Amino acid sequence: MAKTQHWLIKSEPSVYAYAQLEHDGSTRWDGVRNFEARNNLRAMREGDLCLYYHSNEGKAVVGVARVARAAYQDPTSEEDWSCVDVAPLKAFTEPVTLDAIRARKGFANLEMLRRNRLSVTHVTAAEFKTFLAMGKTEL
DNA sequence: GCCAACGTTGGC
DNA sequence: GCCAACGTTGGC
Repeated sequence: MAKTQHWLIKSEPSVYAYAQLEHDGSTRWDGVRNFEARNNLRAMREGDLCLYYHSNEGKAVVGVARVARAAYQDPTSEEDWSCVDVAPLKAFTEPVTLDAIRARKGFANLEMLRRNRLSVTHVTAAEFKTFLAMGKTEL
């Protein structure tokens, strides 16, 4: 059994909010058109955990999703892009705002801060644990 | 293979 | 709605 990896995925809540994911039960995470984000999608394995970040509005991590299906050809493109399926796992008791993330010591190397325009970033196990604590949430 | 132009993302 | 950052594209 491969070790679970952790990721952070971004979505504008006006486009697809976490509540929508909970409503739908699962969704295809498609439309990614950035090579680095694509590589991250391809590194995902079923069962990996994703922090779900609301960009633009909210600007906070609001929950955890689980990779329900590893990377496959993105059906919304004829070209070589990938998508995964994700399912909701647990909403955070308290959203973890961007301000709080920035203020947090130990998050200096957080990829989503360093590469703020990348929509799919890697999160270390330690960072993930910290996020859960900040969100007052246990899985 | 360089670099300017362009498009997209995301914070403010 | 604006603008900065930055990845991508295309001309040379």
